[in-house]
Amino acid sequence: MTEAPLKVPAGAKQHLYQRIRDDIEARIMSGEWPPGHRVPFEHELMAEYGCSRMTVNKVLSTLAANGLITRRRRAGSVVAEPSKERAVLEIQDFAFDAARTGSIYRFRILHRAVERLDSTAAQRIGLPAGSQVLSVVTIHLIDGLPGAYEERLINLAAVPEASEEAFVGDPPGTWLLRRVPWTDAEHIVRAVNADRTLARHLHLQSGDACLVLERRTWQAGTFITEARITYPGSRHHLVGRFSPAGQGTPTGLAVP
Amino acid sequence: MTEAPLKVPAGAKQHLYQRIRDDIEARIMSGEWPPGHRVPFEHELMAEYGCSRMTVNKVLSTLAANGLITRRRRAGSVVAEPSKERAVLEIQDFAFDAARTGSIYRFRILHRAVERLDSTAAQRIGLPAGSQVLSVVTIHLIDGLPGAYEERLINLAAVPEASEEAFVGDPPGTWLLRRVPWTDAEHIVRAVNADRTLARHLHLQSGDACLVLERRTWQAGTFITEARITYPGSRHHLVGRFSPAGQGTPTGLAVP
DNA sequence: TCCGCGATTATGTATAGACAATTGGATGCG
DNA sequence: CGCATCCAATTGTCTATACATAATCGCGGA
Repeated sequence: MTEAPLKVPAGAKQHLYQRIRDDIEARIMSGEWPPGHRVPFEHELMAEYGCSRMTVNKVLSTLAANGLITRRRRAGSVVAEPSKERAVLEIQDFAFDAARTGSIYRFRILHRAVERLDSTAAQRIGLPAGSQVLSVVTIHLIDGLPGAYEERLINLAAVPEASEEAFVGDPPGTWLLRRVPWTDAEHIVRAVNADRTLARHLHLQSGDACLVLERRTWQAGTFITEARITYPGSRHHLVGRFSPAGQGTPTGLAVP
Repeated sequence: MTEAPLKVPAGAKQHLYQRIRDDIEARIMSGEWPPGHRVPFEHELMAEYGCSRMTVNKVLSTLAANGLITRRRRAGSVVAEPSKERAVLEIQDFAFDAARTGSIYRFRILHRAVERLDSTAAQRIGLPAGSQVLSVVTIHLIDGLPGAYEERLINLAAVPEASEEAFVGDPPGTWLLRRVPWTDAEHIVRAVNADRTLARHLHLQSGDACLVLERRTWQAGTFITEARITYPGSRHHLVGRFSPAGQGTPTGLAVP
């Protein structure tokens, strides 16, 4: 009972914390411990690995923070939902990304108008039809070349000061992010063929594949903004990196 | 200097850990500490909050794990880049997703062979050229219609039993996931125009936009598998949902 | 001047112990 | 038997300490 851990992968000279975590994760991911299965108590793991409670506590707390297990006082810990693959996509700021790669970033506002929501858009974002929104179309230029075409709607009820903003220094996305932190976001990624308008603005052939990222953000339940950003598929892609059980920083990078 | 923290939000009867974390997060999010700004050293925070090093260490480690700060030995911690939007895409199992929507899922293996890595693939995945891999091409059918075209490489050094697997019950992805839990993954999402082969298999016109998801997974540093899954852009998209503040489990959903 | 190397400093990991908070189960009372 | 109460098990947070590890800084020698 007070035995060494079962699975010690070949080159197991990692840190104790990592080893315990790998063991438990492996058992959960492999299905050996199905959802609902009770994870050993902290004092049991202490005995099994011959370590202090702080160490196993850190492991289990991290697993809980990552959604792999659920913990309850007195009742112990149980395995939560099974292994869905989760990829973290980090969507960078255009200007930041350009600075990082030594490129020059500029943008041009193609259209800017206060409009009223039509019914399809209203349904999509969950506001009443006819609500006032600011509609902004922006083209993002990296070293003078079009890098993305952005169509954005901003809820003027939530961000009234946007109606008087000309977006000369920062593009709408950056401006908004600084003004209104969001608490929830929904993303959709699609592939489309460029139509004539897109092709013209992105310097593509009509029909070329483009990556479309749609993002809708809310703050505490109120809709803030919807952005549809179209990237030339040939020149850009999204990159994500993920370690399932988390402590490993889900680092990532996205060419915006 | 050994003073109480500056910002104590109104009802500050939380735990010390949470209070320190909220303080630092607030200063980062508000821009008071811009990217690159040096976060106080652990011993400085100890003095400021009058607590032990373990407590501030846990705060800073968590912030680092969440990507808010970057830590380096001897140099200290600095505020990481702001305004990265991180979207969590959850990539579901085909069969699971089909069951959820009441569709019938089937798959067909188009190609299956033990091969040796050519140099470009070897470089991409970080194995020596010439390593033995199993190459499998699968077509996924939803209600009889092609839903995705999958090209997969499996590292036979890591999963030798794959060489004798015919994949009759489960498609390669599901089979692998059950056998070998992964600990790291890298994802790339792109848009491409369908070539003739893709068009034929996915019932598309040549040139139609397709969404390509490339995933490479590792377990404890050893490469497991690479999958390139191509979806008809018109019929499928990826959906993600995310709450930024970290602790809250990022939930999401993806139509595979 | 430049390079290598050690000293210093900050973080990374781990220990042992302590007390608080929550809650499932046992106990005892009406 | 039903219900309130107490107890004990388990997790949550924190302290104080120790040693390992990495990296910068500055010193000394070539």
